[in-house]
Amino acid sequence: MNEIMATGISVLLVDDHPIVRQGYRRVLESQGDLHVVAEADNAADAYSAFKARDPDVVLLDISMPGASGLEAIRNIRARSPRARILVFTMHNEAVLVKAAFSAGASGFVTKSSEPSAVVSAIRSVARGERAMSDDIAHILAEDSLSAGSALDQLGEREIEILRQFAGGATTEQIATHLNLSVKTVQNYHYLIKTKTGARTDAQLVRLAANCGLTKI
Amino acid sequence: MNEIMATGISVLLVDDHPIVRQGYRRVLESQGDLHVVAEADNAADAYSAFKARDPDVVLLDISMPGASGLEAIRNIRARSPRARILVFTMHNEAVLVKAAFSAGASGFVTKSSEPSAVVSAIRSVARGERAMSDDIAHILAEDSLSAGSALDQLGEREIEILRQFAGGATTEQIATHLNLSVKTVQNYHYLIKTKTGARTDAQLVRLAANCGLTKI
DNA sequence: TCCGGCTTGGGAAATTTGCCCGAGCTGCCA
DNA sequence: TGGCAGCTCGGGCAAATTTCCCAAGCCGGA
Repeated sequence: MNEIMATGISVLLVDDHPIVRQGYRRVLESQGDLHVVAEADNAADAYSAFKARDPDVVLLDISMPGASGLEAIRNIRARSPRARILVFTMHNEAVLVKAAFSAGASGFVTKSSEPSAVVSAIRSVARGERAMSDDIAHILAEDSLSAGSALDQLGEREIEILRQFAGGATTEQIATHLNLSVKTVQNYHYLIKTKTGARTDAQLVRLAANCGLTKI
Repeated sequence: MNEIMATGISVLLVDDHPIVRQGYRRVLESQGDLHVVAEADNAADAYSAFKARDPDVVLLDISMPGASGLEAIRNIRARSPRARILVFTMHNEAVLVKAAFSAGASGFVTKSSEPSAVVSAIRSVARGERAMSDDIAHILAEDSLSAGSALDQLGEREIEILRQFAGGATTEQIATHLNLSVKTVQNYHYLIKTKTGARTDAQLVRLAANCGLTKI
């Protein structure tokens, strides 16, 4: 790879929406120095593609169905600690950003960013630098000042379950997606309610929406 | 517009993520007959752009921040009943699909669809046909076997109870506010779910929010 | 090494849901 | 004038879920 594209940056594109991938591909390749060498629409394929192609940068949407995108980050980093992973998603909750960085991401940009910002973030992480879009920096800055949001008390699994629940998924659907027993999902549901102080499922949905975890 | 592009289809692109818009633009324009004549990232701009450019098709992501995308559909259709609106989002709940169609959408495709399916859906709605992706058709078909209709099937009391519930009130609180027994409120709750086709409380909250019944 | 927190689930009582029912009202239409 | 239809209100009861409490494995930090 390095011999072939000594002057370019090879990119692995991971997103579960085909047209979104196709859009990225065209945007990135129009830059000249960016080359999309593989695509994946789930965490498992992303890992396989990473092993096969060893790209300079992984552009990863962590809000994929099934296994957590954070899991994918950890898997890739476990195999290759030098991997540069740029998380690219529409979620902009501080807890998610921090979780991504602590899982080993090199950068975090939101889909609200200008394409030019995404492209320059790719170049930054390819150079080994840390990168984040302006809105993310702003959110992290605010977060570090104020006492955290209600979501800060939640663990990674709890956040994922809350996201799927607030998105309208049933308990069984969540259990299937995450390979958990229904009972465990119910327990998480209860735990999330007590931790956040929500007395009602509706309050939980509103909380998730207010924290940017789900769009309505 | 029609004189200039007699053989093509003019498209207004509405999505709140710049890079997603840019990706769509490139995918669509590579088709030859599709021309993106304007973009917007919110409902208000979408309406202005529609008035200014009178596109053949509006490709609209209804999950935008701020004003509901359904509102945007209604606004555009109110001004120009001949407008062709193709909803393009990652949500695939039956209630949302039905709400979009009853708001005046001509088609509904999910972001999980292949780009070619989206492109052919655009051509279909431009010809005045109705279009939906396979997964949406599947969901609607399943839904139509058992379910009732949308929100306007609800009586006054049901609407009021849904509003309070989606606002975060507990069953007891609603019962107290409305001077009803808890059992009656529970029965309404159940009735509302069956009438709207919502399988989950969370879906009910999203439905209420999407219909402007509650603000989040 | 031990402690604390996360993750995963079992158990059991309390509560809610799902779906059936009837009854009182209103309005409408023949 | 009768009758039908639809909304409102609630009881009943089995099935499901929620609410807690508990335990065990795992992992990272002190």
